Amino acid sequence: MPLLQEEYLQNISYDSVIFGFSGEKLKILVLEYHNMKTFALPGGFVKVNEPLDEAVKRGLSERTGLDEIYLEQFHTFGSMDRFSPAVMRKMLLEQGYDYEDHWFFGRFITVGYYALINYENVVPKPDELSDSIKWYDYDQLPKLMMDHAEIVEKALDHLRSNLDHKLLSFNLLPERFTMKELQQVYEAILGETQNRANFQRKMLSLNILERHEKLFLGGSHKAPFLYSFKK
Amino acid sequence: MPLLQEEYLQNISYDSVIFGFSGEKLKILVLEYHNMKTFALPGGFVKVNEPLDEAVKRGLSERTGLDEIYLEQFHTFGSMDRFSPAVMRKMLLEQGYDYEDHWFFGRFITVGYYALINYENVVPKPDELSDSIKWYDYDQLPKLMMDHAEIVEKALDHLRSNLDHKLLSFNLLPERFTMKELQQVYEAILGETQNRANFQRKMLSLNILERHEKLFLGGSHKAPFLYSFKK
DNA sequence: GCAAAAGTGTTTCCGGTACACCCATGA
DNA sequence: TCATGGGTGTACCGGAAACACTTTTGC
Repeated sequence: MPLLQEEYLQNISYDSVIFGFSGEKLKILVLEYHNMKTFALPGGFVKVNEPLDEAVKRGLSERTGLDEIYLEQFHTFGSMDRFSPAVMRKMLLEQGYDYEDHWFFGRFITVGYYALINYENVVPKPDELSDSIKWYDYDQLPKLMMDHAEIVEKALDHLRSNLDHKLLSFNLLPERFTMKELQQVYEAILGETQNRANFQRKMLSLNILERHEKLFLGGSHKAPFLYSFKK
Repeated sequence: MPLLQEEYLQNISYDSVIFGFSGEKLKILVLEYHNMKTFALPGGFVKVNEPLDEAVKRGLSERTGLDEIYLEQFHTFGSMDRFSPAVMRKMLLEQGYDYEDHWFFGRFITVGYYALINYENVVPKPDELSDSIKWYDYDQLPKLMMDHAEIVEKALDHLRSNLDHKLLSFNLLPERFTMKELQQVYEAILGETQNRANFQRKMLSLNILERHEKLFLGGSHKAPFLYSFKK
């Protein structure tokens, strides 16, 4: 039997908004419960002897295989509308577990976390209750269950603020990258184009980049410098 | 018997950092469990049919008598060190309740909220487990239990950022106030003096203040304008 | 008239933005 | 030599900061 009551804290869960990027668009990892046509953010529960942050890391690692990922907590959601015992019961039923009553049917206050990763490095794995997990373009998300759409919005708001400091922690780019690649990350996240000349100057003025040798790719134009983040 | 298990969500609590101000220093409301020499932030639990935000409002109202207070959630704390069943048991014992086992002894993940009020309008009331509740200067806080000192620090960080927008919501000042009073609020919260001339211009440029008639107090100097926040 | 507090003006500096120009490269 | 993309220079604007000056008031 999965999800033994003694193993987990009651009434509390986490949901994670995993942003993915790989040179173009911003994407988000979404679980699907096929037979129920229900879409949800990857989430989970906290074990009784486990710090909250650890639980979220564990969940992210199980979905993506990635360790050492920078996760940021952004808000805790505790309204009454995040409560649908019938749906939860059906989820367990689909997996062959028929309970009259289960802690899983109760009300959950959920803590929202987000992360930002390079989705090309990842083969996502569904959890024990869902049938698939897929990347969706941020602007083409399916209808998400309960308040998960609100959770995504709030995550993106937080991601967008103070982006400069965060990109150091998210190791989204390869060790060395061009200024153009960095700009593409910004543009995907902020959802708007940046002025090339000013972007370059702004990044350099932040004093977080180290300049390395030039990168020759055989294009008929000047070769760009490579940069890395300072330690 | 207090704190019936069926009434409350398990493993989840809130703690509130109530900042008080009245013309001079920034203060914080702290509970004391006298016989235990233990100091803590006012907190509480969430009823099974109650939104998280409502629970915090209810708690604040019970401690201060104030309704309609603007509360802001800032972080959720879930590390393992916030867990001390022996202390909790002793707390109940002091009140005459002797339990071998009680949900109150369990581990709690706590959601942090803060508010900012005029402490002169308030006669704080202790909760059912504590013996007193008092205002302490922010820079002379007693040693707080568990991670409550960290909670206070993080609350102040959040309060300090984007202060301009928040002062509209916190109704800390009287309906009409002078620019000097407004500046004193800023200085107490930010912990640093502001240039008078520039402060005045900055506030006026925000376009959130309405100017009213002058205030004559009989001082041998120019009378200041009164201001109110625009609706 | 004088001190004290309030209000306004002036100057400087810096970060952001817009735009122009020059440089390196391979076809 | 030309198109392309990369790097840097310049000019402008607005907000922040430092400081000076003027105004109003009661003694």
